[in-house]
Amino acid sequence: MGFNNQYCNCNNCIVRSLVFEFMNDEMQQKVCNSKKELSYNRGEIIIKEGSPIEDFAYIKEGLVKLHQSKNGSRDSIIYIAKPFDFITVLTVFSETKYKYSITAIEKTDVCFFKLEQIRSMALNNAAFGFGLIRKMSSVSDKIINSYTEINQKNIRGRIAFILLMFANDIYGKPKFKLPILRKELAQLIGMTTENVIRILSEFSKDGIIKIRGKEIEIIKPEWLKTISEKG
Amino acid sequence: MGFNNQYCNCNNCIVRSLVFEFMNDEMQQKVCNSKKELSYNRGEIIIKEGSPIEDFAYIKEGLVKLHQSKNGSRDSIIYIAKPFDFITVLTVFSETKYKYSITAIEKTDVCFFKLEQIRSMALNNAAFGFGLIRKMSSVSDKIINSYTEINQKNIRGRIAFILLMFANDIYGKPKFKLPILRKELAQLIGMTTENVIRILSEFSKDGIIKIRGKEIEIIKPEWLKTISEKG
DNA sequence: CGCGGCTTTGATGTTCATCAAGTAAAGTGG
DNA sequence: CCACTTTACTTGATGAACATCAAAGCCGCG
Repeated sequence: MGFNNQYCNCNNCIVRSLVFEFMNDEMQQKVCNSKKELSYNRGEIIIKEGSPIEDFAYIKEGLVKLHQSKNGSRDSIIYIAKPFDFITVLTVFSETKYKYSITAIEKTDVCFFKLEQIRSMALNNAAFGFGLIRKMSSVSDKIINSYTEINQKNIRGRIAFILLMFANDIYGKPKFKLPILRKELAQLIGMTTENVIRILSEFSKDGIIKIRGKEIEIIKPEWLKTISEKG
Repeated sequence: MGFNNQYCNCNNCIVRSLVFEFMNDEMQQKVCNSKKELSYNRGEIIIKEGSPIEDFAYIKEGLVKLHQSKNGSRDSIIYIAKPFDFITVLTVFSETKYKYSITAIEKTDVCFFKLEQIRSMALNNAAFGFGLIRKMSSVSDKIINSYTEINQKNIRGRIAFILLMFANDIYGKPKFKLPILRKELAQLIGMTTENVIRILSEFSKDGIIKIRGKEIEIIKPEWLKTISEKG
């Protein structure tokens, strides 16, 4: 977990337009000075379920998973979050403890702001607050949608859906390196590892996808789309 | 669907403190004059999936279901919303068309505000906007939590969970009249009607609950709790 | 090389959906 | 109010989908 807080560089931050869209210079300066920027490797926990909410976290770069462990037993993944997602947006204003863990699944840079500061800014600057509202709306929408979509499908449909999600929404190309284990895929779609593998091999045998380890290439996206919708 | 917009009576509204907490008198007057209050009976559709989002709806009294019909085929229920839930809070600022339908499951009074007005108020009054943020946070939190909870359980666990939800969260007492059909219960927990009935009879035979038609009484809440958690 | 985590395949079992059929309850029109 | 229809509820029998268990191959890493 690298530390990287040399000097206030929010002016050059690529996510500036999103986070700071509605901030005046003075606010920006203040926030920038108190922010903390950390870098995580795959598997490192960014936020732990049950810990108190004190920060407002924002993914600058990388990929994380929102997950929950049910009575210490099996883990289930709720969502894969990309840059520009406010990952703590959900619980942050309604609860005092995190209900989900957030763990990096690739090298990820996260920017932490003091929650109190964001809070007071929202209270003092309506435009900024409204920006937050829109973001929150959009993030919870995405989570609820992906969750409900996945849930109404059978295992084939679920896997087709997830493969398309990685190709279209996350990587924007048909060939990509799957950033998660088969086991995590299983946790994401609520099935067992074995069955995830079985269906992947099946898709591969049918020429719908090509697999080499974590490399996945979608050969027939239309087929996957059909399977995802019919499933 | 009754109409009930005689004069501006928001001052006496029981939900006033929640919706109008951060509004000044002038704003309140303006909003109050343009609001629409409607009454729905069981089964009446309040908001239809796919229709444009123009209003901001608030449940004053009653009970509604958020549901989605997947390619015209089977319907699935996402959430049961109580008074004080901002039912349109989720999609309202991120999308232009509703992704869910909202239907009354008991006699329900809903207050509609013009979305544009709420929007401009949020932009002009930071305290009001912040109130919205908190509400939104809390509603999406509840939905995501109930959804993830249900999903990690087997059928017995799901039914135990839902029965406890009705008893504790919705009615606040162990004996209540189930406001939904067996079929809707099934749609809510993602199972078939037949199996919902089977498990309910089973619980009844085991003396955990008593059933007479829609009347349900929870006899052994601790058992249900255990089943819900272990399931 | 050899160890441990990840992946893969096969055999078996359980859970739940589907199909079928019948009973109860709730509307509906005369 | 009663015959009639429709919708909701219930139970049983069967089958399909998926989980579990077991075992072996793979692959990166000390």
